[in-house]
Amino acid sequence: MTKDIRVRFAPSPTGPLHIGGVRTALYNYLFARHNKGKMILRIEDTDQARFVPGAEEYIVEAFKWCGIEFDEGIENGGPFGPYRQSERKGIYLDYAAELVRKGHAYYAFDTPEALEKMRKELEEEGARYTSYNAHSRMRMKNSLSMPNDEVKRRLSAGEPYVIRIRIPEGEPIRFHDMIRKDVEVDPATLDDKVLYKSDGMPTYHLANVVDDHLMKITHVIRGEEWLPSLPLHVLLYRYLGWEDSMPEFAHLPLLLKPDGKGKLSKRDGDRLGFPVFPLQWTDPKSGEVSKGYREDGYFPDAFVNMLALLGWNPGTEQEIFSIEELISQFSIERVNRSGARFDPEKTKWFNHQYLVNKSDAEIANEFASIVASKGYQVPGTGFLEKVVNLVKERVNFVHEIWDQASFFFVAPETYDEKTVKKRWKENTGQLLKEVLEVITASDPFERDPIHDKVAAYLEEKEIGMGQVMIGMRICLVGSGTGPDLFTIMEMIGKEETVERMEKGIQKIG
RNA sequence: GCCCCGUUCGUCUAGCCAGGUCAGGACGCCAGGUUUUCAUCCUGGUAACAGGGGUUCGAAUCCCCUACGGGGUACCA
Repeated sequence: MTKDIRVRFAPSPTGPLHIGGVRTALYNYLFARHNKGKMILRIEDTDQARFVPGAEEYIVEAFKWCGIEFDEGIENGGPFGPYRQSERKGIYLDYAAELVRKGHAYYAFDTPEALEKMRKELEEEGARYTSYNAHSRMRMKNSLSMPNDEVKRRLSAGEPYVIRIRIPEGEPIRFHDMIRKDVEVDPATLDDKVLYKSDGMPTYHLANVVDDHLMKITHVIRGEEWLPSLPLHVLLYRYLGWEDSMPEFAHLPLLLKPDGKGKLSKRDGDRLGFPVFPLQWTDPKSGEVSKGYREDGYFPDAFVNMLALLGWNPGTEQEIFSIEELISQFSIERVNRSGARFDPEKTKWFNHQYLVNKSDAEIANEFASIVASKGYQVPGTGFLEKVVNLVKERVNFVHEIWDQASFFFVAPETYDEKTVKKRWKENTGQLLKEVLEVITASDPFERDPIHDKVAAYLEEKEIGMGQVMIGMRICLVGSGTGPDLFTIMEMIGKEETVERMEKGIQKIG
């Protein structure tokens, strides 16, 4: 019997969650569900300066929209709470102190100015590494470089201090990543990172390791930006005596800009006109609004499907997956190693696929509120479903149905000039009058009989369908494009058909 | 600068670990067909193993170097 799988997503509430973060959470979720494990939501709010009001609520709401559910966390609690690091503040100092006692960490009293000065000096000396490390620590003010009683005096006087890890010299640190396989790092390239800050809060590194251990996390699935600090984390597990139960790690490739260089950022969305966030976000300070996938009309399942395929695939040619299929087919081993350039176009294609595959009833239900928002009376569901069925294959979003089908609700006020100019001939008006008579004579006033009558009439007069259809279309819908015209006639009814035709013939001439 | 990770069509990627297929699929784009129009749909096309060395009968696949890309290098996460 293997131990129960437990994974976590641990965002920092410093702003809205970007789609890269959503994907990381999604992979955690898929992995947890696939292995019948638990998924935990932990908030890493150890940096009070970067705290943004509303960010945590945003994160929770975003996951609700996506359908990513948590078994434990800030929302639903659990046996390993609290799940907000600021509320766990009291537990970290003991672990840092334990490391000091064991000789793996030390107190440091350096001011920011002193640190700056050290870096400058090291740079001028042409040192290979300019960080706080084995070569520079002895020239700084810390419990390694100062006499014991001096350290005690400063501590008892309440002087501000931090606790730094003491990076060892010697043997390479070896570790394994589920995606990147075996990695080896020379400790000389590491620095004595701060573990415990002078404000009484742990840094990410300490809090992360302590909480993952305490919460019995078995697999850490996170972004690639954390790979360089993994050796530090491995050291922490080792020094805290937890190496045997250390989680397995998987570092995910990053999402890259659709064009140019670098990782995907909020600016790219603004610049290229696509959302970078799941939900719309209003910055509480600047009031600046960023687009969201939800507000832009994406279906959550299409959005999740798209994200899942950005860096992972099951090795088959399947591209459309329900969440259940994703869960059953997902595996960390099939996650890519290289960064994925984000493609907003394919994202639209995914939405189109979902739109087409959803039932007319479901789409009609959503479309009803759009009709209402335009200020028109919402017709019966039967009519709405017919409308949806006629145009849904031509659009990517539900709101685009309006652009394709507004003529079902309101007669055209204007007629597309280009089409009129190109297709409305000298005799079109007269011809349409004749055809209209044929149309009105149709009983019942339904698609097939109307069509057959018109076809027969035109054949007799030896006139091509094309000559008449465009003119009628302009009168009925205002443009030269759209779904089957005879169906439109049946749907808007005889009276409306006649009215629009006569008005069009008169106005265009 | 230094450290770590990576590199297959324009983009997402399959193939790589266990060397031998015309390097496959999807998005986009282009062309043709269907259609009363447009879209859908169908058919076809476009286009890639970063470069150089090895190893081997044979390399996208294994090894090395270079180039390029990404990340990290905070009392941020």
